Amino acid sequence: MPKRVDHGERRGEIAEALVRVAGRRGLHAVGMRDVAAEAGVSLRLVQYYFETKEKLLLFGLEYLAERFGERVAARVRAAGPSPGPRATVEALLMAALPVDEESRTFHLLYTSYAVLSVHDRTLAAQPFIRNPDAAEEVVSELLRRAHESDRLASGLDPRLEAAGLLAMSAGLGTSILVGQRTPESAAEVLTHHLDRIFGARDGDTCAHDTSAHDA
Amino acid sequence: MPKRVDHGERRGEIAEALVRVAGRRGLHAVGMRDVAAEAGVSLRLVQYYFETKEKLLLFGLEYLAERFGERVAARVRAAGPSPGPRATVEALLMAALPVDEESRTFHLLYTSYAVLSVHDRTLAAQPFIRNPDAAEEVVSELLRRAHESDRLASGLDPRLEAAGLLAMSAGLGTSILVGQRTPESAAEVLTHHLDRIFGARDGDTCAHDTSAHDA
DNA sequence: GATTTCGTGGTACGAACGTACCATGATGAT
DNA sequence: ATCATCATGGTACGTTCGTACCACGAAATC
Repeated sequence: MPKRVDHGERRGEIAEALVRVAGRRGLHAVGMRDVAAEAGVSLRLVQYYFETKEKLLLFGLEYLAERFGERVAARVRAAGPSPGPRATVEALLMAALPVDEESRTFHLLYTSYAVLSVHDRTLAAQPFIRNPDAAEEVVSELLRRAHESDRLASGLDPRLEAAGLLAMSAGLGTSILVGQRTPESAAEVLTHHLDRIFGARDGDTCAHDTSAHDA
Repeated sequence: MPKRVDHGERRGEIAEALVRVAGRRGLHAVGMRDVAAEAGVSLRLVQYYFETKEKLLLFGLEYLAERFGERVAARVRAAGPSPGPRATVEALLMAALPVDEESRTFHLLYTSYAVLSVHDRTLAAQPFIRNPDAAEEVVSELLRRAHESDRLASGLDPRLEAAGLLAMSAGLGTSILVGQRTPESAAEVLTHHLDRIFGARDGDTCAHDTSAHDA
């Protein structure tokens, strides 16, 4: 046999090219030729490693979700050794906010895929719809743990609060994306809401400044 | 002069056709010919009333926002005569959730436009980006009024709470849209959050049942 | 050394899309 | 009655896109 190329690696490079060009020009404006040019390969090669555009897009979504999952996990780990529930949740949600180019791209493409999935059965069946469910499970569990150690505000349903928290975070992310809100004001809204969910009394590794508190 | 047709009315009909077909097949899959067929006119007529596709899409967005604004306003009015702040806010947010076909379409298309606006300067300059700002102003003002009449939970910043509330509502809407959450569970999350913002003690014209309260 | 198979390139084809062009009733002003 | 003008239809053009087809070099197996 000839050259023996690692298909997985090559597919990853092409998928990354897809994500880059889609983040730059929008997913709707991305064609096979654009991806090929961005990856520095010929159109034929993109066809070779992904038979069809649909499969390329599907793999791109996988790739995107995986990369972003790693990012969030890294940010949570960076929150310090054995952080409290509050710090963990805060790191999780803050890492998901579109503040830099990478997270902006993720938010944009994820939303694009979500919109497409409404009328595309193949996309709708993709696990990216289970990803938020997993996140909700994690946050819910963290809140439950905080509740048991009595670090939660009184009478809160961890499951409902987790759902609300994630929805708010996603909504704030979209607001940032379209330029309606600055990352700072979004973070402020989120922090205040966390203050109310948790007692807002414990330090808990978290450090948000009380200065500069206006609109 | 000949026939004299009301351009505004005709443009409205075509825009409605655009919204219908876009809601059915997705905004990305809509072409001039589809809109023409849906409106029951020739392709040439769509060109005649909207010179270009871009202008058609722009007008479609206007049309969409206007229609939905009216819908929300109607729902708020239907909340009863001189409703309290809680009932008003609740009616507002609940009316925005994608529970029926009309609101589903609105959410879907609004999100589609938002995604497009990230890389389209003309769309980004459109007033639909100011619409959420207006909503935030309204909710913020309602919360402020509730705060002054002491019907708000202690120590809440109306502006921040309004922002968080709308972001959560939007996020929940997206969750419903992609099928991750049922309208009922989303409403439950929203209601609980409202319970915590308001004292959860006043009847305030609102009636949410305390039965059937599980997942 | 011959051959089979993998990786790669170039290119062509058919479809769809937005837009432009040309034509033609119908109607109100002159 | 004539004519300019509005509304409308049909259609053709150029482009772009996804996909299919054909060709060739290189390397590992026999």
